[in-house]
Amino acid sequence: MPQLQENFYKRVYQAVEQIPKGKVATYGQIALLAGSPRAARVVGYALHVNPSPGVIPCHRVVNREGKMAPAFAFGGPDVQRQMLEQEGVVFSPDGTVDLKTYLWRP
DNA sequence: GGACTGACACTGG
DNA sequence: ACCAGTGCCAGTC
Repeated sequence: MPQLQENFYKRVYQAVEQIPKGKVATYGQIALLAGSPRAARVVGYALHVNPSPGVIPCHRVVNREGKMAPAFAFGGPDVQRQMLEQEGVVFSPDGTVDLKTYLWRP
């Protein structure tokens, strides 16, 4: 389909918005939904430029291990943990999300 | 149009 | 189990 990469960022945002409350998705998952299974980096960048912090739940996006990004930027990893727990996500003692239970599967 | 950058993913030591 | 290096893709200079 036309102009896929031009809408790639938008696709990423759309995919992230589709993540249901109480679930999380990995960058690779979002990249796959966006149309590029290897563009996990681009997904991260897309969220970095996050134009709508109140619409895009970037805190529901974690890396492949269920860990949060090392350079998380809306207050710190602690804030992200609180937000996810507030949505019903339980964190492991390691500070990671249990993908086995909370990974969003479209 | 070419090169550098970057919120990842995967493999090897 | 952890750290380092490499590869991929789209964006920006």
